[in-house]
Amino acid sequence: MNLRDDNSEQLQFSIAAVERDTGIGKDTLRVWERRYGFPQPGRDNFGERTYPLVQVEKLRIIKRLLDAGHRPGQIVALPVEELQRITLSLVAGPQALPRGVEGVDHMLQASMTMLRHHDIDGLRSSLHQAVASMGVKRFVTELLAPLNAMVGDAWMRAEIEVYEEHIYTECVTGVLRQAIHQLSNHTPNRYPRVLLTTFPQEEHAVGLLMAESMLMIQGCYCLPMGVKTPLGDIAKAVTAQQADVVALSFSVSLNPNHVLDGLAELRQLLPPQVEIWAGGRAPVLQRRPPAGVMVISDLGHIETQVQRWRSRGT
Amino acid sequence: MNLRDDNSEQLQFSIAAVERDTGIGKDTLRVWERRYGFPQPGRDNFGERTYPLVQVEKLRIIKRLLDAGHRPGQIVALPVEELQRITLSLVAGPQALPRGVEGVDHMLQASMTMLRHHDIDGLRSSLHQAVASMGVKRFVTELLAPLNAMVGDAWMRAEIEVYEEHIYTECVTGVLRQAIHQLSNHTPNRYPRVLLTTFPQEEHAVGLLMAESMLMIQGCYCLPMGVKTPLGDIAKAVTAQQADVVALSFSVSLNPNHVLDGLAELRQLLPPQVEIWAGGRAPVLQRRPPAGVMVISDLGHIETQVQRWRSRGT
DNA sequence: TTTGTGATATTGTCTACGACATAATGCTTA
DNA sequence: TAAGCATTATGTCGTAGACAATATCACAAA
Repeated sequence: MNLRDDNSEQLQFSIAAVERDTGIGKDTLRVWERRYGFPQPGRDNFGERTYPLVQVEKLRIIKRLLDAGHRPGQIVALPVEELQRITLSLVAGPQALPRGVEGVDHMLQASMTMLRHHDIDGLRSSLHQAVASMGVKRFVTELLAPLNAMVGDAWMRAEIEVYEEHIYTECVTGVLRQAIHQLSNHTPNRYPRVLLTTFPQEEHAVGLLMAESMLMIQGCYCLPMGVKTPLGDIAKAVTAQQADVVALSFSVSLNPNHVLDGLAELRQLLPPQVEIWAGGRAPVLQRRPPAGVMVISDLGHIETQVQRWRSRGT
Repeated sequence: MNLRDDNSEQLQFSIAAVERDTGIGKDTLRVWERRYGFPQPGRDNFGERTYPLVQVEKLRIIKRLLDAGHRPGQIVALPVEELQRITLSLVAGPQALPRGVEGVDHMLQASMTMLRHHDIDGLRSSLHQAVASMGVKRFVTELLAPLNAMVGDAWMRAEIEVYEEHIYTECVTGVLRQAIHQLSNHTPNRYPRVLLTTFPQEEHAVGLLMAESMLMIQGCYCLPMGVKTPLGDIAKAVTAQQADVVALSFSVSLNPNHVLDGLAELRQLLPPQVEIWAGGRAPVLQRRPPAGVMVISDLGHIETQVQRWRSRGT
């Protein structure tokens, strides 16, 4: 179905192709057209929408602004130039990061430069070396966390491409996996037993890996389960594996209500003595911390939480 | 956005939740209801469909049978027992795997047993040991590929839970990453330069990792980009990184039209001298191999393809 | 028996627009 | 300033009909 119209010969895309490329649902695309007058696709011989490439690109910009907190009614009808202006002014402000440990600052800049110049091998080996010289803990908290923030901001401002972000993520994943592997610890009966995963809407795994490495340092037993585990299955796994803690990671762009409702629901599914630790950059965690859940705002706090768990009367 | 009804608390699912859990589109769900009388969801106070858990489970079985080649009209209206009968008769047949190297057969069984008994540590260390003793190439082709098939079949027959599959995947991922890391090769100017990723609909990364390890053995230069890369960004990355080959992995459950459309589109986006290698268990690749794409039906063939690429006149 | 051709049936996805629950925002009042 | 209420904004779901792309089957010809 719709073969001829979603290729580059005419640079025309079918509505399904646009949904795939932008992440904006078909229903939404049609309703925007009706309400805001954009996008305004042409029609093929069968009366079906055909989106020119320009409009798809504009939709991508819009999607980014939505993730950054803008609302459709404000921006969908705007011309591209205006959108780009907004995009630039977005994060340009504070640049929150550096209470700079000196060498780290330089390394952050160097990493960004290598990423922009597509020097993946350089980036990878420099990260590996950083793990070796700084130790995993400092590597994660002092280098990787701020670096992720920088890449996230750059992405917001459309300074890096999607594919560059993919490459970066893959590179970091590899380094972290390797670090975790080297931390492996075969002492029997390590506690707490921590199950790591994300909600079904959340695809980002890097936060999970950072948490896992921090937990491994503390000598916890880790049960990584990858991303997107249905709530019921988290509960089943907790029972089967006798986990003490469920650690969840939430990235910025998650729908706040999905997060809160999911956490409330999971809390009900789990036995009360099993703790839920929620981390990540999702703003809602700070704003309305949900009941029965430990919010971990900073990777460094994992250490504190583990100590608290161990010293509590069980 | 229908949150409360998409879990097990009420055992009722919204149409969006069903789409997410089964992979069957909303349109399709509605049209099946109209045509075949199944599913037959109830309605909530707002007139919206609510699918009871039983029907969702039946839909999952149906989805599996569709992936196996059955047609909706034949099976959607059938009672569950009948579907299960068909399911069982499905995979029971050929069991393609064993031209059994002796020890491997035993190891397959042992791995399945450990998985079923939730002995993750045992599974992980036994896999690590297998890599060491068999070498990466034999490990991937002789052990991991059939093991994946067995787990996939068990999944088909609903013999393992979602969370068990997550745990298995995570475990295999870790082992493969470690193997790949050990294969790393800093010789400059390795060829071909292979970009590895999947289409936006495809989330499974294990196939990609298996391919990457096979390519590393051959001394190729690998550019892993994780999963779900938009087509346009694949093309951009190819240009930026001067890749010679794009390697893609497709799992069973992918929509055949998406696969074919996507491959055709990608073919047009890429310069003609850049090859596309498509692998994985998606049936459509065998049935209707698309033009301008190398279909790699077996991991072992990667070796052949690399040799072909190297010996071609460029 | 095998291969090719055409008619027929099947199936997923598109079209249209209205409806409405759930945010987010603005306005009022204590 | 903060809290409560009214209003707008927004995504998703509802209906049903249409049709291209594919699969299937019957039948003719080599």
